[in-house]
Amino acid sequence: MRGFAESPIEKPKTVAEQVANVLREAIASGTLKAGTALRQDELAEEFGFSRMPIRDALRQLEAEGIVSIHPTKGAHVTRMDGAEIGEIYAVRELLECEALRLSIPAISDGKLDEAEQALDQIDAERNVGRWGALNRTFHLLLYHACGNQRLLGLIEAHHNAADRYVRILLSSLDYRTRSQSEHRDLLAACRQRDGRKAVNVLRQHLREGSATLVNAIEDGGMSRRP
Amino acid sequence: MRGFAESPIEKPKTVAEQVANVLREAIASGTLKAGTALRQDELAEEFGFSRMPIRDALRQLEAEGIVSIHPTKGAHVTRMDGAEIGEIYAVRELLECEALRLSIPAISDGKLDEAEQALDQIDAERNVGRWGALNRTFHLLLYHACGNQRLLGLIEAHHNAADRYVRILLSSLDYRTRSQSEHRDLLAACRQRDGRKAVNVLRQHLREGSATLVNAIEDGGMSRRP
DNA sequence: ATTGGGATATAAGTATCCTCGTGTACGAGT
DNA sequence: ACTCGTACACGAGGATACTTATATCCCAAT
Repeated sequence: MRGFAESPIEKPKTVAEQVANVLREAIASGTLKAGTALRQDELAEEFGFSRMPIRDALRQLEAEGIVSIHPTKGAHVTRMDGAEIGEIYAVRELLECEALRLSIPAISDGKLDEAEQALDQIDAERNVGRWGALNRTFHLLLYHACGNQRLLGLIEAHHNAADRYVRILLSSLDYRTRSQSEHRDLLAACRQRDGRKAVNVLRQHLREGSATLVNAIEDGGMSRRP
Repeated sequence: MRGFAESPIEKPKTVAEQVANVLREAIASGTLKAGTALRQDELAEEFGFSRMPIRDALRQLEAEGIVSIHPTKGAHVTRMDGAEIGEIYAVRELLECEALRLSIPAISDGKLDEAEQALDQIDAERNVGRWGALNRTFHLLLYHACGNQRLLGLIEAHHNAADRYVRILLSSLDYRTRSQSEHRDLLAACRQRDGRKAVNVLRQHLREGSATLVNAIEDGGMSRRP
């Protein structure tokens, strides 16, 4: 879009950022389960860095709501119950519906094509771990033209926060089929530039996701104490 | 509610938190102006602590959007232009209207009385610095019963982010008069439990605030480079 | 059984040192 | 006079080693 020298030159990556990325993915993928203690010296040794950048990473993840830090008790992977998931989805509904509403009049056909490709990739993808990312990509592409960076940032943050739970949803073939069908409907409404319909489909999509997830967590025992 | 010894026993306060609070207030009050470099060793010496808790504090403020951290360039007080203020207000409108809508059916008369007291205090208060806090208190009291902690958290964060700019607004007698009149209308609608009206008043209130502020910043030169 | 220490583990905080990217200022070459 | 390159200073990121404070758990004395 903007560059001639393309992307590779960006701002330097700090160790803290890299550590945060690894931890974020580990938490999202379920490698680090809810409630796990994240001890700084342990992580420091494991990653081969000092405590300083590890603390920075943990702070960052705390801001994202993925990790909870209590003074003297340290950092733990945030444990979420059904109520919290419900809250996140309520906020997502609010934010994403608004972003979609704003985006639709401005969205380019190119972006819609990209979104469609993301859907096709989801259908084709066999690696469970990739579905979460593709799902997010699809949604964010639709909101991209909303013109409010802060709104987009919040949406992304809430995707991150719920990611590891969403992946539980996506691992069910049944849910994935239903979800994909809703995605196609949503995309169709976007292509027609029918904002009202698109928003309604999205709202329904998120509410179903929320209900399914809250159920799974409540009686699946995801939130049991160890 | 829960205690016998009241509040003082809560979780221990870390140095980082205290530093963050002081810095947040200094930025909100305008003591630290937009663009100011926040050098860690300087702050460390000034506060009489080491760099570690100062870094933690800066990270936290970064998460709140008050401070921007660039690797190798360090931390600076976030500089906002009219567009960013507009974005914040757009998000506030979205979040706060929803919170109010959810809150109204559940809000207690006691909270409404408290909110009214906050308004009276604003009228009585002579200290400019207190208006911001009272203004926030009033708004948050109305949303308190919305039942979504995360939503409340986001609202508070956005108050923080825009605080130092809102204070510019509030320092104008003209705006304050108008704002208070809108606040009274809003409260009245809440007392009648008229959700639609209350939300409309709030929306209008925020839009006026946004427009006034964006104007003030665009031609007031608040966002000039140093 | 209850209380009241220790002992241990871990987070928080301190102090110092090193490396490296960035900006600036000065001097050489044209 | 203008550009370019180098030298140098500064500050952030990071490493390392040490101290302090706060839990928690276990055991011993009452």
